[in-house]
Amino acid sequence: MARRQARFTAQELADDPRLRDHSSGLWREGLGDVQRGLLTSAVRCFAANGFHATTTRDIAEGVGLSPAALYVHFPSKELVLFEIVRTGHERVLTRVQDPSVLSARGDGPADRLRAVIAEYTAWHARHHVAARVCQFELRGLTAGHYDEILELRHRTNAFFRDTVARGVADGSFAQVDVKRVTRAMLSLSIDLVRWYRLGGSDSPEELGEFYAGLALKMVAR
Amino acid sequence: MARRQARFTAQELADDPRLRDHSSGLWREGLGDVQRGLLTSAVRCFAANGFHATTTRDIAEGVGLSPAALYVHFPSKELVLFEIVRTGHERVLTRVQDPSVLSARGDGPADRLRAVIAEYTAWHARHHVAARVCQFELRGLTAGHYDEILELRHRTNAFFRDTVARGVADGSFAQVDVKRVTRAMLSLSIDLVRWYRLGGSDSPEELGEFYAGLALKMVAR
DNA sequence: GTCTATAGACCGATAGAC
DNA sequence: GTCTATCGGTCTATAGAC
Repeated sequence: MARRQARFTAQELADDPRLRDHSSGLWREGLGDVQRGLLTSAVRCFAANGFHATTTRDIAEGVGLSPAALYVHFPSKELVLFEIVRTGHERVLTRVQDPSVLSARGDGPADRLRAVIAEYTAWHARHHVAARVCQFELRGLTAGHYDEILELRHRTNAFFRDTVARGVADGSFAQVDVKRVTRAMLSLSIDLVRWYRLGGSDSPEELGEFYAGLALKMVAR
Repeated sequence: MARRQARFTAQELADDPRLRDHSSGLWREGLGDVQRGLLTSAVRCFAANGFHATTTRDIAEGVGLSPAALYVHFPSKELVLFEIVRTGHERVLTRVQDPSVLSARGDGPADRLRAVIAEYTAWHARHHVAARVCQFELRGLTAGHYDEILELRHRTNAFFRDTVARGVADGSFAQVDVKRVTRAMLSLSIDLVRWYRLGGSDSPEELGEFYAGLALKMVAR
């Protein structure tokens, strides 16, 4: 008995309502249909079973191909993971920095904080399966790819810290510990990928509003 | 090239300050010294590389034994993981339900909420390496063992929900959504195992107090 | 209780036909 | 671009000596 026990086949994963999210529309421009299909299949497999417990056969079966076909579209299993993780990190960072998101509710620090936390939270909920891979499968990356992702994460964290710091500086917020409070806000949005399911009592947007409200309570004067 | 790239040897892991925590004193009574040593080594390996990327050789090397020696002390690699995860879940649940913890600051709902959140948070910080395994390696368990752990988690969640609900019922807290708010509080304590390190700017107790304060802000009238 | 050696099974990636 | 077949390597777990 030399291997894994609690695995799920690609077919089971495709039918599992707990693995339903909006990630199939996430991938970069310029990728072919087969590549996108493989990424979507890989996301489900990695999220359900983990990177190391997922085989190239599992991923390929999810789109009805043989294991060898994967290597026509991606040079390695690790690069499938990297493509998923990089795309996810880039997409969410672009989204929260989008001017239309940033200023949707006004230009005061509280408006901005509310907007970016609601957006960041809703994004993780909408894409909770892909986001789970982005948050919890980074150990499958090579050292070089891991460093690239870390850079994106640092930029994201700095953006949120700055948003909090501005409200503290101009007196809109209380004199909180910016680093600690920002980390707590991001923890809420990140941890939801562990338990969130689409089709439950909270829509991504409702949860975003709720967590934005909690974030404002954390900095209330 | 049929295997992993970014792994760390047991010796590297033993010297890594990011993997220093208080888990070596965590194990059940009745276990021998070698068993405890193997569990401590396994915790470091699982936390750093993940369950599936960790080999029985890695675990055994951490205590200077050959790979075969592990099977004298544990019947399988999965049961090493189960012992770690079950012990962690039992220990933290026992701790937050301890009467001396519960009533340390008084018997009002706010006192109790502050006490249990501070304790739950500090426990996860003190044992952040083992806690990472408890939170993020559940997929390595067999279906039966996974269900046992889920039962412990449900009891823990119910305990915290009840603590919040009492304060809402007697008017100590605002009329919040108990389920959502409780989940947010636990998310803070759980997500810290992703980034927390001992020896940094926050001690486990300081972080516990800080998160207890945030929890009270979430339910403030 | 520890070791060396290895059985038995599986996986990532490649070769080569079509 | 997809397939079948398979290589080379690695893993969990066991056998058997000490």
